[in-house]
Amino acid sequence: MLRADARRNRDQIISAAAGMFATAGLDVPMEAIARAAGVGVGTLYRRFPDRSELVAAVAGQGFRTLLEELRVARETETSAWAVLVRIITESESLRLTVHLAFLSPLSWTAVHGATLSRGAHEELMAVLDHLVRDAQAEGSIRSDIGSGDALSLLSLILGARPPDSDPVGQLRTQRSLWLVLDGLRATPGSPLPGEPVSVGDLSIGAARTGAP
Amino acid sequence: MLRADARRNRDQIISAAAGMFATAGLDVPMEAIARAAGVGVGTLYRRFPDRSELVAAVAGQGFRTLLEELRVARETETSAWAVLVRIITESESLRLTVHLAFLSPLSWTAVHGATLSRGAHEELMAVLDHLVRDAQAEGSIRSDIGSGDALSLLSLILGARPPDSDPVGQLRTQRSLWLVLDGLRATPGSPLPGEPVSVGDLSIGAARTGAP
Amino acid sequence: MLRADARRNRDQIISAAAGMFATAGLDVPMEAIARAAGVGVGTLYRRFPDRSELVAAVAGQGFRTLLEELRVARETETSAWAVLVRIITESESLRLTVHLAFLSPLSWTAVHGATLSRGAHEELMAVLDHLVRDAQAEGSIRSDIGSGDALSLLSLILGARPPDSDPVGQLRTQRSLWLVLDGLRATPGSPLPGEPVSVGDLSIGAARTGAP
Amino acid sequence: MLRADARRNRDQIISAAAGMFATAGLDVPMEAIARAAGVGVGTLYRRFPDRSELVAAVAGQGFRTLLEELRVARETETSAWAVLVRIITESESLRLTVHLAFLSPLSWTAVHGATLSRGAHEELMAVLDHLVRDAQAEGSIRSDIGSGDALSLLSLILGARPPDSDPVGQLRTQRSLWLVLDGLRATPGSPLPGEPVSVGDLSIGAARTGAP
DNA sequence: GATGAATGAGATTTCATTCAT
DNA sequence: TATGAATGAAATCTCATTCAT
Repeated sequence: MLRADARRNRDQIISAAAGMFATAGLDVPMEAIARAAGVGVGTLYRRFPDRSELVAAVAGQGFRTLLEELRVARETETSAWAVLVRIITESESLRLTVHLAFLSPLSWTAVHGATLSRGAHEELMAVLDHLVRDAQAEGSIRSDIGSGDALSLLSLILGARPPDSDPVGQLRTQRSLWLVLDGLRATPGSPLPGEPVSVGDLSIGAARTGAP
Repeated sequence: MLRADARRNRDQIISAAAGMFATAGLDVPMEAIARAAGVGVGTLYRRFPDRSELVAAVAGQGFRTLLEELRVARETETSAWAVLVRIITESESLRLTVHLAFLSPLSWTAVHGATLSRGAHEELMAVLDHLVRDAQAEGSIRSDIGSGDALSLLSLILGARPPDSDPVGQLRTQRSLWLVLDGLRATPGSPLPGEPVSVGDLSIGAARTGAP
Repeated sequence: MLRADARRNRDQIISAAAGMFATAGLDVPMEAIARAAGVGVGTLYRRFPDRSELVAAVAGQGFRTLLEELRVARETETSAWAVLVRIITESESLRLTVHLAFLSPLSWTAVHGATLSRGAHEELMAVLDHLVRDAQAEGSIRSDIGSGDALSLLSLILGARPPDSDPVGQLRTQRSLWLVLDGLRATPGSPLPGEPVSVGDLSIGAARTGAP
Repeated sequence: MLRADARRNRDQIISAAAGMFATAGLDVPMEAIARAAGVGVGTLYRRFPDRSELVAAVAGQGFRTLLEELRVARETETSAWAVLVRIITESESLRLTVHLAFLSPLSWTAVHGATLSRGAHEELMAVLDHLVRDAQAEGSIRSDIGSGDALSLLSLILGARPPDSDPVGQLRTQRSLWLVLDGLRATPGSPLPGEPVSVGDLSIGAARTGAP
C-alpha cells in the first residue's frame, strides 16, 4: 500500500519534471518541480538524490514511451521511412529524449551514466538502428550513411530548440526538418511544405517569435 | 589618453567573454569573465551594465569578424558554393554568432534588441542572402528554397552545440554537416568524409567525448 | 509539528528586525538582521521575500502591540487626555510604528501596501480617532482641530528620530513633546518639564549625543 | 584664473549636491552629484575628500543663505514673530539646513564636526537666539521656554520630511506647522489654515501622496 | 588640475541540499 | 516516510574611493 503511494509519487514527480524541463529548462529549481508534482522537496530528494538522477529517470521514461510509440507506428505504417517520418514529426517524447540525452553536458552525463535508463536506452538504439537499416533496404534512405549518421543528424535538428509557439518560427523549423529528411533520401527532391523563406523573414519571424 | 587603456580593456573583455561563452556557456559567472579578461568585476559592469549588453557586444564583434571572413573568402574562392562551404566548415565566428544570435532566448533578446550590433547584423544578413542567391544562380543550391531556409537550417546545425574537442564526436558532427550541405545541393549525392557511423558508435564516441 | 520552530523563528526575526530598524535604521543589512535573529539569511528570505514584507510584518506587530497598550491604558487612566499622554510619552511601539508607517517612502509603501498589516492598521486608526474625539469631548484638546491633525502632528514629533540615549537630547525632545502637547490643549499654559533650553545648549547637547 | 575655474567648480558642486540631497536623499551616489555638477568624480573628491566634507560645505552654504534671508526679513517685517513665521513657512534653505544639521547621524556629525561651516553655524545660532528672545520680549512667544526649545521644536517639524508635492499632504503638514507655531505663542488660539483633518483623511491623503 | 577608468568590498537574492519533526 | 524549514555558498550588481593619464 505504501509502495503504491511511493510509486504514485515517483510517477508524478517524473511527469512533473518532464513538463518543467520542457517549459522552463533543465535548470528549473528543484522546489518548483516538487511543487508541480504536489510533493515536498524532501520527498523529491528521497526518490532522486540529485538532479542527475531525476534527469536520468525522466529520460528513461521518455525512452520507454518512445519505444512504445515506435512499436505502434511500425504496426500502422507500411514503410520504415513512413515510421521514421511520423516519429520525427510527431513525437513529443522524441523531442524530450533528444534534449535530455544529447543536448546539455549535464543531462548527457546524467543519462549516459545512469544504470536506471541503460536498458531502455540500448533497446531504443537497437530499434532505431533496425529502422534506419530497413529504410535503407527498402531504398528510402541513401545507402552511403550509417544509422548513426542518420540519428546524429536528426538529433541535431530536433534538439536544436524547444518547441516554438509562433507559427512563422514553426514553419521555418518544419521546413528545415523536411530539408534534412529530404537530404537523407536515396532520391532527394521531394517538395517542401510552405513557401520559400527569405533572409528577411528570419528577422521578421524572429522579431515576433523570439527565435529564428 | 586613458582611452587607449579603456579600449584595450574593452576588447579584452569582449574576447574573454567570447571564449567563456563558447567553453562554459552563456551563463558563466560575470566574475569568471572578468578574471579571464584580467579586470575587476566593476570594470566589466562599467562597460556592460548587464549580461545582455555584453552578449550583444560579443555578437556584434562576431558579426564584424564574420563579415570580414566572408569578404576574404569571396575574393579567394571561385564559386558562391565554395565560399559557403568554407565559411560553414571553418569559421569559428560563424559558430559563435549563430549561438548568440539564435540559440538561447536570453541571447536572442540581447542581440536583437541591441542597437550596438544592429548595423553589423543587417549587413551580415544581406551578404549571406546574396551569397545563397548566387549559389542558386550558379546551380549549386536547389532552387526551391529561399536563402532564409538555407540559413535557418545551417544555424540549427551549427548552433546545436559547442565545438567538440573529441575526434570521434568531431567526425560525427562533420558528417552531419556534410549531409546537410549535400541536402542543400541542386544535385545531391556527393561523397561524405569518413566512414559511415553506426548507432553503436554514438554511445562509444559519446562516452568519450561528452557529446554525441 | 515543525511549525512551532518556524513560528518561533518568525517571531525572533520580527523582533530582531524591530530592534535593528530602531538602532541602525531601515536600511540595515538583511544579513545583520538574520544574524541578530540567530538564523541564516536564507531563512529570513524564506519568510519575508523582500525587505518590504519584513517591514510590513514588523509594522503589523507594532500595531498590535500598540492596540494592546491602548487597551490597557484606557482601563487604567481616567481621562482620554491621560491615555494619550501616557501612550505618547511611554510607548516604544508608538515610536516604532510611527517610524515605519510614516517616516520613509520605502517603509510607507511597504506598510500601506501590505495586506499583512492592513487590519491592525485600520483598527488602530479607529481607536486613535475615538481617543482624540473623546479628549475633545472632555475638553482636553482644542476643538478646532480634527483627530487627523492631532495624529499628524504627533507623528511628526515622534517620528523625527530614533530614541536618543543621551539625557540632554532626551530632555530636549521631551520638552518639545510637551510643548506640542500643550499646544494641543484646549487651555494651554501647562508647565513644561525641566529648565528652558537655550540655543547654546543645542550644540553642547548635540555634541554629546549625536542628535539635537 | 585657474582659481576662478576652481571656484566655479566648487560652487557648481555645492549647488548640485544641495539639489541632489533634497531630491534623492543624503545617500545619493557621489557620481550622480558629480554628473549633475558637470564635473568628473575626481574633481569632486579633490574638493571634498569625502561625503561628510561635501555635506558640511552644503550646510555651510545653507547657513549663509539663511542668514541673508533672515537679514532681509528683519528689514522687511515689523515684528520678530513675523520674521520667524516668514522664515519658517517660506525658506527652502531652512528646510535644507535643518535636514543636514539635525536629521541624520551622518550629516549631523559632518556638519558639527566641520570647521568649514563652524563660523556660519555659530552666527546663525546667535541670530536665531536673538530673534526668539525678541519675540518673547515683544510678547509673541511664551516666556517659559528658552530659544533652544523653540528651535528644537521647529527643527523637528521642519526636518520631518522632504517637501511633499501632494496638496493634501501639504495641507496636513502646513496645519501641523501652524499648530506648533500657535503652541509657541504667548496667547495661543489663532485660527489654523484649511479645514480640520480627520483620521480618515490621513490614509486617503497618504494613499495618494506616499506620505501622511 | 581635471578626468573618468579601475578596483573590490559589501549588499541582495536564489537555490541545492540537509535535517528536525 | 513525508514534509517543508533552515542553511550557506554563490551570483549579481552597486558604489565609494583611488590613481593613471
